[in-house]
Amino acid sequence: MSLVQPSLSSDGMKRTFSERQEFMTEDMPASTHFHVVAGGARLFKSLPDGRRQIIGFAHKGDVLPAYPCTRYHYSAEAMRNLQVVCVPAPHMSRLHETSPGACAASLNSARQLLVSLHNRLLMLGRQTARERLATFLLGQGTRMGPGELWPVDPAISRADMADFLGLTTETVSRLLSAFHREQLISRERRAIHILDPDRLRAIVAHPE
Amino acid sequence: MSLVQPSLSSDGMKRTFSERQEFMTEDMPASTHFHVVAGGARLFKSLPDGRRQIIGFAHKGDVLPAYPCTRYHYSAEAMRNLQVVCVPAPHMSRLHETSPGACAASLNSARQLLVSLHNRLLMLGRQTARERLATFLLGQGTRMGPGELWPVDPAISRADMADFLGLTTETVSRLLSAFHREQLISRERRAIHILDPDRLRAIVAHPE
DNA sequence: ACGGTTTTTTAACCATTTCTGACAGTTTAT
DNA sequence: ATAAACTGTCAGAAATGGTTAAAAAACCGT
Repeated sequence: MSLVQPSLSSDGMKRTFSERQEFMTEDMPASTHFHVVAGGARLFKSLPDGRRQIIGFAHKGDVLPAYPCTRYHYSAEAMRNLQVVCVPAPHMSRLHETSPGACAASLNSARQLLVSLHNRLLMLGRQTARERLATFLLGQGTRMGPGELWPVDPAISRADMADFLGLTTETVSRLLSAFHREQLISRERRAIHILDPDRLRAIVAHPE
Repeated sequence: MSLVQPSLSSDGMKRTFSERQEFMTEDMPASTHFHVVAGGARLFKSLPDGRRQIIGFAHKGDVLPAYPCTRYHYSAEAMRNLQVVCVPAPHMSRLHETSPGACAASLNSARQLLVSLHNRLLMLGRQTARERLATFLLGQGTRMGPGELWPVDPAISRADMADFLGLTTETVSRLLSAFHREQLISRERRAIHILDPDRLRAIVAHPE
C-alpha cells in the first residue's frame, strides 16, 4: 500500500497476529505505526449498523501510520498470519524531524496513496458494478507480477470484494459467474485466475 | 483542503483564472504546485464517456500538489475568480530537502487529506443518497463557521453536488426538496441554509 | 471420511436511483 | 424588451443492483 521503509524494521517491537484478529480499531488511541513484515491485513471503516467499507489491503512492506489524530480512524484485521513491527509515534516523529529523507519517503508514500484513493473515489462514485469488479481483478492481478496467470489472493473473500467495491456479495458472485461464462476468468475452488486481461481492460475503459 | 503554508506565497508566479477555466488537466505534465490565494476550485476526474467525479473543492490556503508522477492525475477548474501562486516542483522538492519543517507540514497536510478521503470512500461505497447529502450539507456548513446559519457555497451547483456525491442532479434536487419539506434546510434562489443541524446529523448516524 | 458450519452461488422478486422528457425560473445575449 | 440558453424541478418508465431465500460447494474438526 505505501512505500517500503526498511530502516523501520530494525527497531520497534515485533508482534504477530492470527487470522481475523483485529489489531487496530477506530476508537483506539493512535500511539504506534505498524510496519507490515509478513502476511496481510484488511483496513476498513464501519457504520453503526454494520455496513463496512474496506479502505484497502496492506501487504509486506506497507506502513499503517498513526495519522495526526488522537485516535485511529479505521480498523485493521489480520489476513492469514500477520507480522508487524510497532513503531511508537514519538519515535517516528523524531525520525522525521532529524532525517529529511525519512520524512520525504513518508510524504511520497502518502501521496501515492492519495492518487490511488482518488481513483477509488471515481470508481465508487461513477463506475458500474461490472466496471468496478474488472478494475479490481486487474489491480489484484498486477500485484502478483506478470506471467503468473494473474491470480487473486484467495484470502480475499467475496464479502471482502463486496466491501471493497461498495457492492453486495451476491452481486460480486453474479458478476464473477458472468465473467466466467465470458471466458474472462477461470475459477477453481476459491482461486481466481485472469484469462483475458485485455478484454477486462476494455470493460474498464468503455462500458457496454 | 490541505493545511496552510504561508511561506509559499512569498515567491513563485501569481496567476489568475476566471470562472470555469480549467487550469490543470489530467494529461498535463505535473511541473508546478498550485497554492490557492483567493477564490475556489473544483477538483475532478472524468471517464472517457463524460462521467465525472469531484474529488474535492480547494479554497484559500489549500495547496494542490504536483504528485510524484509525471502528469497530474486529476483536473481542476476555477470557481468564481481564482488566484493561485504557482510553485515549481523542483523548488518545492528543494525546500522539502532542506527544511524538515516544510516537509513535515506537507506530510501532515497529505495525511489530513487521507483521513477525509477514507471517510468519503465509506460515504460513496456504503451510504444512501439521503445520508450522503446530509453529510455533504453538514460538511459545507462547518466550513463557514458556526453562528452564520450554515450556508452552502452558492458557486456549487446541483451538478457539482451530484458529481461530488456520486448521484444525479435529479436525485440531489429531489432530496433537497424533501429536506426542505422536513424543515431541515431553507432555500432561496441558489442559496441553501441549514436550519436543523441536529436532525441532519441524526440522518447521517442512523438512517430510517 | 463424516457431519456440521460457513461461504458461495443461483434465482425470483423488489426498490432505489437513474434515465428521459417536459416545464418553469433565471440569467445572458440580441 | 424579447429571445436564447442555462439551471433546477418534477413525474413517469426503465434498470441496475439490492433483498430474500434456498441450494450447492467448500471448509474444518474429529
